[in-house]
Amino acid sequence: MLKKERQAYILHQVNLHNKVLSSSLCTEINVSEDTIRRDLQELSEEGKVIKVHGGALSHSFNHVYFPTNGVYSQNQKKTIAQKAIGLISNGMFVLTSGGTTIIELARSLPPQLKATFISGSIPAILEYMHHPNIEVILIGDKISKNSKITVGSEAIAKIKQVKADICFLGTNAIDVEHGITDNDWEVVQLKKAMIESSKKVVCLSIAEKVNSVQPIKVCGLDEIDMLITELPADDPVLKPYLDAGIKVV
Amino acid sequence: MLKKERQAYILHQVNLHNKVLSSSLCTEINVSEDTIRRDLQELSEEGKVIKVHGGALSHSFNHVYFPTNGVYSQNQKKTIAQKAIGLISNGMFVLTSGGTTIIELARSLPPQLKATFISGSIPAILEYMHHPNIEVILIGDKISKNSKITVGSEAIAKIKQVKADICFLGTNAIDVEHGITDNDWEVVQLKKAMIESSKKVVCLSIAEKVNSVQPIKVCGLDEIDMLITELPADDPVLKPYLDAGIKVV
DNA sequence: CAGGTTTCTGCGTTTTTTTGCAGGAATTTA
DNA sequence: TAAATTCCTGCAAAAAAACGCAGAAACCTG
Repeated sequence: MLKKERQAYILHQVNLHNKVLSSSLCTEINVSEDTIRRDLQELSEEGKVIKVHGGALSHSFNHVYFPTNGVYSQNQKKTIAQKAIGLISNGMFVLTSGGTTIIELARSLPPQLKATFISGSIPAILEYMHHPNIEVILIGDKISKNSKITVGSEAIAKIKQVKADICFLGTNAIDVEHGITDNDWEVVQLKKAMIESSKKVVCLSIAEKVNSVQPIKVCGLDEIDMLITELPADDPVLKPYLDAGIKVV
Repeated sequence: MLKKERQAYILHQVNLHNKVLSSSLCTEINVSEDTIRRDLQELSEEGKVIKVHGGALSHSFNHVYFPTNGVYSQNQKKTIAQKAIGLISNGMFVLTSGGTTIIELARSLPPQLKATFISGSIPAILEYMHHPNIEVILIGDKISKNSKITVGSEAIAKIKQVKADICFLGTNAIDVEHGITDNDWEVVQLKKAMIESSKKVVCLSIAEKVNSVQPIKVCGLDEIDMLITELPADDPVLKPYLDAGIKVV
């Protein structure tokens, strides 16, 4: 069998099944694994396939479209993400809501981090999936097209089954008097469940949303443990929250 | 034998078999390998054949095996998707697996269609989410980064709770003797559950995958109701499946 | 047709390509 | 953490290609 022919066959298989194992290829075409590996190497250099440990993947399959930037106040959110990452350590179970701040957190996770992330937010899940070392648990149920998150009693029941080490809430509004508030009834139900199921609750909020109120209450300040904004911890705006016994970072 | 004559013969062989080996040519025509090589060289310079180490290939070879468009066999998949859509009517509960054929189906759904789609495949869910009128139910559990689908006992249990009107399976391999087979154990478990939970099971498969086998068995032919390929229903390749009592579209 | 020129072909040698193998490193998995 | 895969590197053997050359064939051309 000609070399080109062999490579064509491999490419064909990859495109058909989205993945190939070098071990199965080498028995199929009856050549040594080294040869297969070299072929895969070449095809990958030509950009025809994606080489991975043990075989190769089709390129089109792995290419999921990214809504990259254009996010509102992205820099502030990056700052918040960095602070939040400091709270995560290896082996933790992390529960997260949705929202652009959470997405930023997901993108900034250090590649060596080994932890389990649980979420019902599709955009967040997409980001977690690209991470090499984290386990991703998806909360299933009906999808709310508005918020791109799974909502409903099944989702809530599932969340109640877990006991996470830490929970990150992308916050829509936080206020000393009214606590955390939001504007989507179903999302609020989810967040309530997430708070209940976590040992530690961390609010991520850009300063702009601090001291604002939304129609539906998620929880009082007493139920959250930590508040992260892009401001320094001693900023006067945050003083009331410190006084309320919340750790401000 | 004249040079022109020889080259005509070579060209004939290349076009007939899509490839030739210089070694076999030189015994056939009884000339030295150098002569063959020189002929191949000339033919290649004239653009009549593609010279490779050990022989030559026809142009159609390259055309057939190295497609340039983004998604592999996208046109075939579009045809399949169109046929499949004919089976869906308003109000139905539809269970789908993952795979590029399913994605194509998701993209082609008519905007007026009102139905409920249930899946654990992230790429499929992303497509369903963009549809204005369909309800999306997400099967939750651990995410397999390989196949971008939720897998595990929770996912299977959840699938068993539903009774869908129809189930579309993106098929990796189908064969008269071995039925439907696949190469990922966890995905196979899911597909089994999906088959059990549906009144009607429809296999979507490009003709290329028909009569091929993968290591792990999903189900026998008796468990599926319909097979959709891009071929016309009376194509001889599909005859055995018709004979097995499957409705072929 | 004779002589010269060009083209073609095969052979030996050198160079390049391809392939498999052994070992040690790196990565994955239980 | 240990065992098992998989990967990489260098190496050697085999196959194929390239090169130069010389004899043979074909082909002008006067």
